[in-house]
Amino acid sequence: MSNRISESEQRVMEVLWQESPLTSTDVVARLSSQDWNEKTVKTFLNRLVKKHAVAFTRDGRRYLYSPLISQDKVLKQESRGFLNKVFNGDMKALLATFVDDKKLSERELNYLRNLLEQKSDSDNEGKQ
Amino acid sequence: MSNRISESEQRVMEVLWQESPLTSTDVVARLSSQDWNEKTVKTFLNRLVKKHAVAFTRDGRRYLYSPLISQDKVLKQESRGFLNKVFNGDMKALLATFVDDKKLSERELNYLRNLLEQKSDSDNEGKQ
DNA sequence: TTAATTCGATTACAGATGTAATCAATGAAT
DNA sequence: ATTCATTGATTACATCTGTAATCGAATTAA
Repeated sequence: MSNRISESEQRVMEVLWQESPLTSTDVVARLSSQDWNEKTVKTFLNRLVKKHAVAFTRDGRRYLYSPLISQDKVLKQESRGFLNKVFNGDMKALLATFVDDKKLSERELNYLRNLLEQKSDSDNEGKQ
Repeated sequence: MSNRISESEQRVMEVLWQESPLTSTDVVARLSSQDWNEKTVKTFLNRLVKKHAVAFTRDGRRYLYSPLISQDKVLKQESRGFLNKVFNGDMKALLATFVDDKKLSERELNYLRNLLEQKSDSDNEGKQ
């Protein structure tokens, strides 16, 4: 079993990132829009525990689940995977494709510019 | 068999997007850096044909392979899918994650800055 | 002209993933 | 107490993917 979080597993993680700890029943309820059988969700929870992505504590005969890894970490992992798979690791190509997208609004462009400025600042601070 | 192009299959497509038609031997040669057995590459070519992503014509007893789908189409499809799947369609969150990633070099940041400038320019030109 | 080589086609097989069903223990209801 | 329901654990199984090996036909080399 790889420790990579699959797409479905990530849907489950998102629930726990929003609120935790939760029982499996809670998680199932919060995923009702996904139209998954309760057994299916429990399988995902189990696999996430085996992958050390989720921890649990006993509460009587039920478990209370909590995330063990941060959403940020998973997003970065997924992003890196995507970059390698689709753009063969070519970050410039990826950025070009996304930034060129007509749906990027002026507000989003400004947001990005600010991000870049902050990024430069923090880079320079860390420099000697 | 789904018609989705897997990561390895995309590596093969990239070769054909660069130059086609090619024999399987050519493709294998151009993928030597991938350290794949020749049989493995041929399996990928076969699967791509079954997925209607690659066409072939007979040339004596061998085949000449050509791409049937464009790189642009695949990149856009994959990008849109990824944006929705991982970032729930939130482009800002996606770009923030990539920009925040330590692996973004200063060169890539500059590239992105230039992209943003050009984007602003072309936006203004298109405005009336 | 027989043997070796080379293609594509078919088959193999393990791990990941989606999607549950079944089992076993335990707690709740009667 | 015995039965029923619930919960986590285990098992199931098909598809996708990575990674080839083998088979059969055709071709080239000896």
